[in-house]
Amino acid sequence: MRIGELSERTGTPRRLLRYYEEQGLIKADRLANGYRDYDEAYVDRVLQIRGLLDTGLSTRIIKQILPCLNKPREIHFDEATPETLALLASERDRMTARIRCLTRNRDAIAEYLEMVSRA
Amino acid sequence: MRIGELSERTGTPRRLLRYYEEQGLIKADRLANGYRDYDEAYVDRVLQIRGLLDTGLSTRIIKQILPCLNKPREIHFDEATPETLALLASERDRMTARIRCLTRNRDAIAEYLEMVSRA
DNA sequence: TCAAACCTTGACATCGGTGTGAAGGTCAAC
DNA sequence: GTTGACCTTCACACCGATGTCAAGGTTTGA
Ligand SMILES: [Zn+2]
Ligand SMILES: [Zn+2]
Ligand SMILES: [Zn+2]
Ligand SMILES: [Zn+2]
Repeated sequence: MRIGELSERTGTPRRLLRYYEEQGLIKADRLANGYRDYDEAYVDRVLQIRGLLDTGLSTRIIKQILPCLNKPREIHFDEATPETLALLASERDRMTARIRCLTRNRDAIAEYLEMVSRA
Repeated sequence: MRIGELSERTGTPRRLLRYYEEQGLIKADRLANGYRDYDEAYVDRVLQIRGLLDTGLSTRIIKQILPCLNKPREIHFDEATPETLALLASERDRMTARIRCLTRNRDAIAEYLEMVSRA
């Protein structure tokens, strides 16, 4: 699929798809005429990237953790350096903190809304 | 407490404390000489703001939801307009989506790290 | 009295994610 | 052939969060 369809199916401006590629998050094949050519799997992948960006992760971090997210059941030895593993552990902990913060505050909002709806 | 102590106790640059005030997230009393004077409770409040910012919420949204987070057990009638309630519900749902995304991806990272540590 | 450590406001810069548009190539339909 | 819809790269702009610095006032202590 070309960039237009991927853009449409993910709700992502073409500009950003090119930006994510520039940042190394996605990689497109090229057709004979130079057009980008995306595999079907990129729909999910782009949505995943968008979701992670929305939760506060940077493209730099996403780039580092993405390979492990996609195929978590196999070790990527090229990335299994102590530094990368430390980064992954640190990111895992930061995400846990984010989840706690989000959950607590979302529950407070929900509680407030319920109270208002009862009044 | 003055801005320096609040900065130190929350790990937040003074610059940002003034910025949060400018955005209406916090409000400081003033001493006779013009210095900002913060109540003890601002330590938690600033940490809460920082946490929410880290999870991808903007200062504008945080400003809207903060009053309901702090005293969720009472209705703030001045803010209980249909628009504000709709925003709160929408934000609650977005936060739920963020939590799901973060949880799924964090679990994948954790799973990967466990596998590596076993190998 | 002077220095150091605070504080003030204001301006300007940086950085990442994003918007927008120019200038031009490709392709399908008419 | 021409038109319109797609694609390319490139550049410039914008916005929110943050860094940095200047110029100056206040307080505390040598
Ligand atoms: Zn990996
Ligand atoms: Zn929090
Ligand atoms: Zn409220
Ligand atoms: Zn996700």
